[in-house]
Amino acid sequence: MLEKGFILTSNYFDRSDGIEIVLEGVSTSGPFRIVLNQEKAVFFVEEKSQANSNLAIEKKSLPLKNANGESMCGLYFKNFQTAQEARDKIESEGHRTYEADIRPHERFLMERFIFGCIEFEGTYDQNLGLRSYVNPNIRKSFYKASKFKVLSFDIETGVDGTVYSVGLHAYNTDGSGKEFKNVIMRSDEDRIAHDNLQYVSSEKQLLISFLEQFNEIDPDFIIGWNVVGFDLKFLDKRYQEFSIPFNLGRGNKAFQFDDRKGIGSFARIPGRVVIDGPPAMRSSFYQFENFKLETVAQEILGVGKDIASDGGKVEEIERRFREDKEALAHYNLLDCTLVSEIYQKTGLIDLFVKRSIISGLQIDRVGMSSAAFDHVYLPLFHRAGRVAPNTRDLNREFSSGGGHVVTPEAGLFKNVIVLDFKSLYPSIIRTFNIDPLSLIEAKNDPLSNPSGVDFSNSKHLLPEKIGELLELRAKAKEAGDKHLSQAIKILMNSFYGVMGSSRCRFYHSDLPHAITSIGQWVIKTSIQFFENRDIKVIYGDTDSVFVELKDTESSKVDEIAEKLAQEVTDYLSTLIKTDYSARSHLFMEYEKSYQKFFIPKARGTDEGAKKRYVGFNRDKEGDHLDFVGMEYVRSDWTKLAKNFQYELMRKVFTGEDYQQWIAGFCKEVEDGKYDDQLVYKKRISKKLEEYTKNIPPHIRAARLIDHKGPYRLKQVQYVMTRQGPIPIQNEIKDIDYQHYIEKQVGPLADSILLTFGENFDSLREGSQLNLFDF
DNA sequence: TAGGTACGCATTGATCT
DNA sequence: GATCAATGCGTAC
Repeated sequence: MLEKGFILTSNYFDRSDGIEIVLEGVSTSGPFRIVLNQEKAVFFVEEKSQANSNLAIEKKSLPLKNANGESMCGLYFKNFQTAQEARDKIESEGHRTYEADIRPHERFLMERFIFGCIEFEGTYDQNLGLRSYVNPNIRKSFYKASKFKVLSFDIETGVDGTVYSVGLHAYNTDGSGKEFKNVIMRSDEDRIAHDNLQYVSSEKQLLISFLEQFNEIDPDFIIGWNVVGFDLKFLDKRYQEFSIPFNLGRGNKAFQFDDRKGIGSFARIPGRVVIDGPPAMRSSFYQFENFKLETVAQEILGVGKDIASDGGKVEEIERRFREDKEALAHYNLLDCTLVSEIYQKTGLIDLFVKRSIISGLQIDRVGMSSAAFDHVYLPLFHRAGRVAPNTRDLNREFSSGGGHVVTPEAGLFKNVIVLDFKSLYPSIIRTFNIDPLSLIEAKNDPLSNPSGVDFSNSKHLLPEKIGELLELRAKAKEAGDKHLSQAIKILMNSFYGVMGSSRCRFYHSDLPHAITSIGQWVIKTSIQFFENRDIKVIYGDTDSVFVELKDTESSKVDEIAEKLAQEVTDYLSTLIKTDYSARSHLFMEYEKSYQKFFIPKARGTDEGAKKRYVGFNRDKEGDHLDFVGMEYVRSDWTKLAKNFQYELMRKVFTGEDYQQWIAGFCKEVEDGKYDDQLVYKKRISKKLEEYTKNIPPHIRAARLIDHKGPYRLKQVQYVMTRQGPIPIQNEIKDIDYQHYIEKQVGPLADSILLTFGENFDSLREGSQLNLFDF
């Protein structure tokens, strides 16, 4: 029977009789395991090199060439280890190898254009409850996987290093079936189970019960909050302590815990995928003040936990375990369901699945852009008759330029419209055929462009791929599949960065250079277009143009903006056609408009600051302020400063008096009215002892923290006192109010006031004189 | 468990005066 | 004390 399925995990193993590729996932008929043992390891060498092929089981001349046009042969090996040894030997003899760093299972999948989804047919054995196929017929497919079993779990532990309880919440992503909620709680006394709460007599019994229930649920996805670095790691130790095999993998396979110091921990569970909340949300571009469960739950769901994570959490858990086990169970289960609800509300799992289907990478690797580029591009490159180098053989000579940023004038503007190019870099790639193949094929039929580097007019792969992705994205949008649409956008936008990265086997400086310099040409040409028509461009950054309309045009802003965007699009299209004989895929769009718009001066200059502005609109719902690049959106400024900047800008836009207000605000700061808003927060990017060149305030504070634990401190929060920066973990006294006035409030006031010919100091002095009048 | 460059700003600490 | 380059962080795109 033909089955369609989605691959959750894949791997390869070197066995004595050859390579074994294992694919595990879920199909229309449930979980499956596929073993393929007919594959060989392969890499390529130049035919002329006469490279030593002793270790190979086969050497074959192939209709393939490297970038220089030299003919290649393939060397085939029984397993990957042997291939690696052969590669080292050949390279030590002074010959190059090609694509020797691609692992067998990845090559297997990419060469068959398999992107997460397969269809297969064959007979299976029930192997420890798992349907296992050996060498079935397998093909790519477009199976839309949407039903997965998810387990959210969380453990509560005691100060004695044992597990008190474990909570489980299981559900299906399509909402089908009944959800499962349970807490397994240790108790010395005889207690009667009820309502999602079950008692066991010992920690050992707890561990056994958890494993039983885990296998009963048989989840595809395991989710939780810091579930890898804490829960799984902790459990791994406890199972070892009791000599119970911690076999979380499908078909009773062992779970592997990979703890790399300074990088983090990773969990490999055959046939299942662990998606840990904080890193998963970060990689999906969510931003929060911090990634504590209660903070994220509050932001996403509007609800909190029942024990705050700061202040006495450990003691409260101890107390509940001693005195009120039901309350502890409630807390334990709430953590599980909160995590589930965050995943359900955000659709995080669906996004990861879609990213896997689009990039071809396994779910826990979807963030690896250079691997995604390989998966998408390499098979096409082969079919165009080329082989690619090993990643490590590349050296990056120099870095290329980036986007163009206009130096703006500082000040207040009215009726500002924002126009930007839709996916600028992908459109440039598509318009001028920029990709690795067309670079090496350029001399035969060159297509020129404003960058000065030519690309082939007829031989290229990425432009078509982008065309395909755009078409798919349009369909996804039409179908309301926003995760698929987002997944496509992420992949398309990664192409430029990857080609400019030394980690990419296709890197060549001409590629990023061509893309960014054409980008500069596009934006500068657009600005010129406006200026030639006496339309005032006040700012622009990489792919955007900010235009100030005349007062007389304020009633039909949208209409004018749409028209201008279309005019630029048409103008560029004609220009590209006449000057370069190419078809433009560049589209300028009307993004948004602001009734009022402010650009501050760059500190210590009279020029406007780049990458910093505030837009203002008033509608029937109220006033809206958009802060870009300003301290208001920076996580390393205090709440005090942010609130001050917001309120001052609001007053500037609405025409309210702010002079008296500023003086009053400073007085209130000194009076201690804002003592709860004085905390600085900054990341720590190195080990504390590695700060030697100079010691910034946040590091001074961090060094005062009594930090224990296996991981280094990643963030510090501190308050400035008269004794210097003090971490919030320590006692805060002697707050340095002068510091906050001079270093937080003052500079922000000035960055706005100086634009209007006023300044903070004289304003304060003036008001203080006024105070003496009373 | 490696996509890119451009930019602003606070602070430090060496150097000049 | 004033000046300035280097360092470090966070952000825009």
